[in-house]
Parts: sequence; structure tokens; C-alpha cells
Amino acid sequence: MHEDVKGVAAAALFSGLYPDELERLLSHATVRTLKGHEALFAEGDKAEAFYFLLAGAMRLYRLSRDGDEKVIEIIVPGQTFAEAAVFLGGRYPVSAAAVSDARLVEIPLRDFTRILKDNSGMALRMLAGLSMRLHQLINDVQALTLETAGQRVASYLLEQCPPEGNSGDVHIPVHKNVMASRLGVKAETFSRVLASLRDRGLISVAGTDIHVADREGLRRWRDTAGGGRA
Amino acid sequence: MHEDVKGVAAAALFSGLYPDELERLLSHATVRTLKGHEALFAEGDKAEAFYFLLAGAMRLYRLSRDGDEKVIEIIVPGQTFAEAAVFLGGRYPVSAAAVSDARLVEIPLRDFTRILKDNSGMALRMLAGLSMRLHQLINDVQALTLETAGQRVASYLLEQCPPEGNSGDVHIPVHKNVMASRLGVKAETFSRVLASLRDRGLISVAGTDIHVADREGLRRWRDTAGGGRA
DNA sequence: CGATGTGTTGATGTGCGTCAATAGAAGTGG
DNA sequence: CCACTTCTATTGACGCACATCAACACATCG
Repeated sequence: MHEDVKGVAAAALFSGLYPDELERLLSHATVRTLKGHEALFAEGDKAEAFYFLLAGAMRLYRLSRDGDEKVIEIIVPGQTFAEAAVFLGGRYPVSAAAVSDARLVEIPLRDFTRILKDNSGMALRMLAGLSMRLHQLINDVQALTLETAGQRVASYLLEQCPPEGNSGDVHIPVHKNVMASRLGVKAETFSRVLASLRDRGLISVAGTDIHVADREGLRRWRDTAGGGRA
Repeated sequence: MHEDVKGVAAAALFSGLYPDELERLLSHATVRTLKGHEALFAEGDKAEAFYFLLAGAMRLYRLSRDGDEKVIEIIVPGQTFAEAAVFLGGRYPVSAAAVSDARLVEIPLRDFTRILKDNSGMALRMLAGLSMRLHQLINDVQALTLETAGQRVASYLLEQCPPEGNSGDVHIPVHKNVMASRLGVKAETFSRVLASLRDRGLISVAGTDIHVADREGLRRWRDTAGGGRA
């Protein structure tokens, strides 16, 4: 077993597995590396493995009939993804590609289902994980229908911003166009919203590092204005 | 145990439970009735039970800061809902209210968690259920960002329409404004889209009963036009 | 230093929400 | 059974938030 594979033990999903179970699960796991914009799998592909991200970043996305793309989720190191494919007729419900050079552990689903059956603790942890993802998606649906572009961006900054004090830093782990898609906004609009917030003195932007200067003011802006592009 | 409670056995979630397990799960279950627009629980409420719908219809929804409502899911008889609350810090992630007089079985979560731990089959069935809901929400997110109002309405009609032949009937189980919210569209727009499809001879509408006259034409309209209000 | 990709900013268009008026449908009471 | 209220649905006029199209600034890299 590759040394990297042991990093998987860090995943919340696997906490509580007995060493021999972990061994069994990872016995056929392999480490893969992807570069740049390399694809990992496509929506509808037969699902034979799920993944744990060690380094880099991944985007999970859907394509429309005419090729437009919506990023459903951004995966950062320490997260597992595509576990739910086991229960979806063995097909991936989204496409996955690297957004920067990535290293990940590929774990065959075959072993996984067997262990899930035997280990109710693991099944419960997976239930907890899926429930949280469900909750996240409900938030997204609500935000997409009931909030403006500006409000979604502001909410993202607020929830990423460390809760101490009235200011803090947010690092965007991917290119801005990817984050824009994740937030359900065109890249141009994303840029304009950030510019507008900057001009108000609420934030300052340096590439993918954003400093929230006035947390409370940002929250107030979201809850009162937030619409339009002014 | 009330006679109605035994109807719960029909739920896919409970198939495969041994009779004594089912008995245990339902020993503290009660039947509740709601009328008209009565509320069942609100987002953020402490979750002490989940539900199986026997008759009527429910809407699960989110409210924005200024009181606008987005229907996340419409529940029809035979479905369970709010099971996932167990794993979300014991709080409901959405609000629930009846859309028409409803009868439902209320099952305490306390018993549920105990049984989940013991019965890995049930845990796996719940994983399957959550996975499907996850998939559904991913579809919603994609549709809300990459499709127009018209395309979403058309897609709904197409997926509800029985697959035999080139025509079929769709029954909307709730008032049109509720269905409109579910589809992420204002009631006025929903009305306009249906009128437009009617004028094209693709469908005919009688209250909440819609006859799809030209399934293939509807699909083509969605994939080519679908935008604007023309 | 040209080439390629990412981000910003401006001008313009449009899908759909909003507001408002009307028409049906359904429920209520005498 | 029919006036009257109330609610849902439809249709029109208008405005706005955001997409689109396009030009340009900047960075990165061979």
C-alpha cells in the first residue's frame, strides 16, 4: 500500500473503522495524480470507485444540453466524494475534473459496499455525511431562487470568514470563474460584485485572497441592499 | 396501535424489517391529521419525529429573510419525509405544511436511531433514499442555473408524463402556485408558459389536469426554443 | 517577447419578476 | 339555490437584475 493511502484515515467517514477494516478497504486502493484541467469521470459513467482528495482541488459539475457548465461542488483536500454513486445505479450523477494539479486516493466501490453492510457505524457516518450534503444543496436551491447574485456572493464570504472579530480573510481555492459558477453567477457578475463591495470599503481583493474588512457591514449590505449592481 | 399505522409498512424504507422491529418502531407512532394550510413544523424546530404521509399532500419549503417562499419538495401519499433530520443536529432543515387536508403517521426519532444502529439493512435503504434525494436536488440546482423557466416546466411535464406513446396525462397534485414555486418560477410565469404551450397545440389544460398532446414536440420545443415568453 | 489564459470593465439586450386589473372557481350563509 | 365573499388563475404593462457581447488590462509561460 502506497504511503499516501494512509492519509485516508483522516477522512471523517473512516474514523471509527477498526484497523483491519481500514486495511481491507484500502487493500485495492491506488493513488492517482491529475494535472491542470484533466477529467476524472463524466456524468453517467459506470461508477467503480470513489475518491479521497489528498492535494489540489476538484470541481464536480453538470453540463447543459448546449455545453454550459454549472459547478455543483468544489472539493478540497481531506474530503471524500462520489460515495453516493453506489446507490445511484452505479452511475456518477456529476462529472469531475481537476482544477489544479491534484493527488487523490481511488477506492474501489466493491470493497466499500461490503464494509458498509458489516459496519453499521460506518453506514451511520455516511448517513450523516449525506445528510449534510443534502442540507447544503437545499441551501443552494434556496439561495438560487430567493437571493440575488450579490447576496449569494456576500453569504459565501460571510460563511467562509472566520467568526472572530469584525474582519477576517477568505481564500478562494480555485479560479474565480469556477467559484462564480459554484455560486450560480457569471464570472463577469462575480467580478462586478466584488468590485462594488471593494468600492464600499467592505472588502479588499488581492487575486484569490479576499480580506473582509467590515464583516458586520457586509452582513447589513446583504440583508438590505444586495440587489442590482449599484 | 391505530389501524392506519400499519399502512406504514408500505414505505420502501421499512421493507425488509422483521415484524418485531416494525412493531418496535411503530409502538410509539401516532396518526395526525392536518387541514388546509396547517403547519406541521418549521425550519429550525427541534426534530423529534419524522413522518409517513397516508393521504393529502405536504409542501416542504424555505423562507427568505423577507418572507418569500420556495417549495423544496412536494410530498404525496406513500412517502416518508424528515428522516434526515436525525443527522442534522436534531433540527429540521425546512418547514412543512399541508397543502390539502392530510393524514400522516408520526414516528418518534428516538426509536428510529436505535433501530438504524441495529439493522444495517435499514441503514442501507435509508442511504439509498438519501442518495436519490441528493440526485434530485442536484437536478434542481442544474435546472435552476442552466435552464429557462419554460424548459423547467417542460421537463417537469415530460418526466411526469407516462412514457407510452406520444401523448399522456399529467396531474398536478397541488395548487398551481405551489407547483410553480417547486419549479422555481413565479405563478404568473407558470401560467404564461402553460398558455404558450397550449397555443402551440402541445398540451391542453383543464385545472390541475394537463394533457400532453405531443410529447415529442414538447421535447423538441424544450431543446430548441424554451426561452422568452413568446 | 509573442502567445495564451484569466480577470476587469463598459455597452446593450432580454427573461422574467413585479404590479395591477380582471376573470373564474369555490366556499359561505341566508 | 342564488347573492356574496374569498381565493386561485390569467392576462397585460412595465422595470430590473443579470446575461451577453466585446474590448481591454494583466499575468504566466514557453
